[in-house]
Amino acid sequence: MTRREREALQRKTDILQAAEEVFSQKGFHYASMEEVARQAEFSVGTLYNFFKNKDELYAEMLHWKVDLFEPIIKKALQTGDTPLDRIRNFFFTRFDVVWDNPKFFRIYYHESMGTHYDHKAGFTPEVMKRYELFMEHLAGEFRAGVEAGQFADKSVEMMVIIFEGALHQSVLRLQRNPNAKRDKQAEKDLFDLLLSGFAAKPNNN
Amino acid sequence: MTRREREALQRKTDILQAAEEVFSQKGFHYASMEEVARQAEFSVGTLYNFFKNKDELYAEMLHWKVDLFEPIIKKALQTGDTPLDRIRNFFFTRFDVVWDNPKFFRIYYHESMGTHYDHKAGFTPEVMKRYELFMEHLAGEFRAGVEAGQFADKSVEMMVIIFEGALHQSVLRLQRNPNAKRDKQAEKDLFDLLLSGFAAKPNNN
Amino acid sequence: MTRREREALQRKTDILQAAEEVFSQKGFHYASMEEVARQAEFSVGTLYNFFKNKDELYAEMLHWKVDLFEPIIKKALQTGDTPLDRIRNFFFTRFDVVWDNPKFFRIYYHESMGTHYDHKAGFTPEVMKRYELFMEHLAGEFRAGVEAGQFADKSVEMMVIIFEGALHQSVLRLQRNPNAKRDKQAEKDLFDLLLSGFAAKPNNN
Amino acid sequence: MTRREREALQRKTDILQAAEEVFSQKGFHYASMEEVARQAEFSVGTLYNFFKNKDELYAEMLHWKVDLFEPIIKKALQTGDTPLDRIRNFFFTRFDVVWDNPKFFRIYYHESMGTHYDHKAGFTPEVMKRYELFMEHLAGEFRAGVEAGQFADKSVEMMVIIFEGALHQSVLRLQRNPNAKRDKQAEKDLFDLLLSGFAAKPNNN
DNA sequence: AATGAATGAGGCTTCATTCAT
DNA sequence: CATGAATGAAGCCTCATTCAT
Repeated sequence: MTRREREALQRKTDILQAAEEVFSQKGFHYASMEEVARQAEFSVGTLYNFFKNKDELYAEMLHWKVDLFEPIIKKALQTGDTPLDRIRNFFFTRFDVVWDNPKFFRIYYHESMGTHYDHKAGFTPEVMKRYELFMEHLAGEFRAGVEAGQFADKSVEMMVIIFEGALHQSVLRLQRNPNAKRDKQAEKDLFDLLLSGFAAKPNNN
Repeated sequence: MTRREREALQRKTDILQAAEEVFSQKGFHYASMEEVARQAEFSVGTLYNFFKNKDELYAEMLHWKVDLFEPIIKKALQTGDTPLDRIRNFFFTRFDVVWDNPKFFRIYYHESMGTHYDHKAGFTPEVMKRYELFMEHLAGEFRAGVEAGQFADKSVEMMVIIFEGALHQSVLRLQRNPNAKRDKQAEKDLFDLLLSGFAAKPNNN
Repeated sequence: MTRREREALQRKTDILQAAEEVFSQKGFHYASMEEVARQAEFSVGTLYNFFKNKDELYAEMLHWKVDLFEPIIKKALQTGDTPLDRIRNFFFTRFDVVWDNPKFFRIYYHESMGTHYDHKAGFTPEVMKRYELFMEHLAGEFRAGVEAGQFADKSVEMMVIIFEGALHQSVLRLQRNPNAKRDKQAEKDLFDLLLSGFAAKPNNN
Repeated sequence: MTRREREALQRKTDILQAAEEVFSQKGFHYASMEEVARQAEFSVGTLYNFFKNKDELYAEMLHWKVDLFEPIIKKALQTGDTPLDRIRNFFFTRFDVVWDNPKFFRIYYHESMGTHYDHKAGFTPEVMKRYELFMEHLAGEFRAGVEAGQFADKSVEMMVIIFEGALHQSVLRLQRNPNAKRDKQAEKDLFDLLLSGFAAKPNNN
């Protein structure tokens, strides 16, 4: 990569960062290109040298971030000796990633959890597909865990739903409280509860 | 209530219904007042006789629907002999309500799950407060269940998170698939899995 | 037509008139919608209640004017006892129409004589087709004149070209001189010259 | 001229050629400097080293082409033994020039026939003056022809109008049909008809 | 109360032009 | 001279809101 190309990439990244900042604060519709430009310390026109329009800037910003996280959480799902270990790893790494990128995950949840009204901006089908694939990998681990006797012989799809739901729900909880501090013990408790279930254990005589 | 008042209320409800229809299809920002007016078979001006502005129309529509559901799910959480029964009731009733109002819940999840960018439209703090209260009631039932020996002696806050998360996540799954049909067995399996947990049961030989 | 419809039509016509004024002075590209709105004593938004966009406003304005002229010159081409009479009538009526609508014909010649770069604004193919049809009617009259022995037995297509060319050229000449006054004698001379040709008549001593 | 100067001139000519290409395809307003630069295989900045701005580039391109044609058609108007011969020569040479430069004449007619809305770009008054002068030369030839008994003793200004009008009109006709092929016989017929006029000749018994 | 035309602020986008390298 | 990224003024268009009827 030439120096010129490197610099251009740097500028593009600067704009993406500014976009993340502004979009995460105001949301897509209440953020203006002028605001993103100001945040990036560029003029509006410059944004259009890098991105075709607002929708595309938004979409590229989302992809850029997703691409940063994907390898991290992918690796986490592959690290550990047993399926349970890998899933545990994955679970806590998901929290790591969220806490490392609080701004982005304000947007992420708005986009991925809510239904998609807008077919121009927002996650592309391609990104959604990648998420689905991820969920299948996760399901695969659960399945392996079932076979290994670590997990109960129940629907792995349901496990994925509960697992993801619990994760998202707790992140949403934290996001609603701007003063929330990370509580790793709570994360562990959550994971344990997922494993053990709500029900009181039988005969603990 | 006079005839005049009754008619006015009817017209207002007609507009709210139209708003639900249009907002759920297009989302707040891509829906126009003109579109809502057309759907309601009124003119734009009339909308402004009933609602101060678009934000307020949106907010009132959300409240109107929430007010419809609240007694239903509130009652469900009070119906049953044991905490577990009441929670089970509550769980399935939540699904009932979602399946009875698919349009609204497209919006609901967009609003409640995503973070709130917009302080004008969307759920008001008051509605959020009511939701929180509800969760506390739910937590209360879990607590009662713990004391009654039905639930494990673990954090009831975590149980609420897992419970709500699983519910939301499964609804989101269904919403992403427009051809999805309701599967009550799956709902039951989900509930059972919440109770029993993912982990394989220790050798109960 | 209801009163409301009549008034709407009036307003639309007012806007078209303003558009004619502004476009004829500045040309399509140097005229702004804001300027047309000001001329029409409306706000910009109102223009868009009547016309989808700038291109369409321009096109509709052209059509509106063309539709006003067409019956006049069509009738002229049908008035007179012989083909020569009718063509003479047509010729002078064309001048009448131009002198009655100097503003519009600044645009008209820009659009119709120049080549069309812009496929959105400008004369639509439909209007061009109508012009072509008109030229065929004119050719028909020439043909009739040939058969009647009034015109030389030469290519009527060429006659049409010379006829139209002479007309356009003299109008352009006049348009270039903003102080030009109409000179009906010159128009007659021009017509006579078209009939008699440039060449000296053979010695009819 | 030094090598440096020669090279500079060459580059300037390259840009003018590119400008002709692009402007003739898209028209002044729909062509961008970036497009001209790409066509010229230079960067935009370089264009501004040679031309002050877009308007001037356009004007210089027009002048450059006009300067190329002028000597050719000037010479044609001076070649021939009689006024009629010279005018005939001129007439056909005008067609030669048009057929040799179809691209340019798309612009030429748009600029010269239409009225000038734009006082920055387009033909400068100076070029228009030169055109007028040319028409006066032509008129002079007609006058000489009248005196020589070759032309009828009628207004030479009218003859010029008809002559130029016929020429322009037939070129426009051809430009509207992109598949048109040159038809020299038609050109001759046109010229003959100009001379003889439309009217049937009186009894040549 | 209902209407719907008029309003105009606000946002997106383009592109001629500049200037540091 | 050549480059091409940066600039920002300018223009089109939308749509929530108002108000005279």
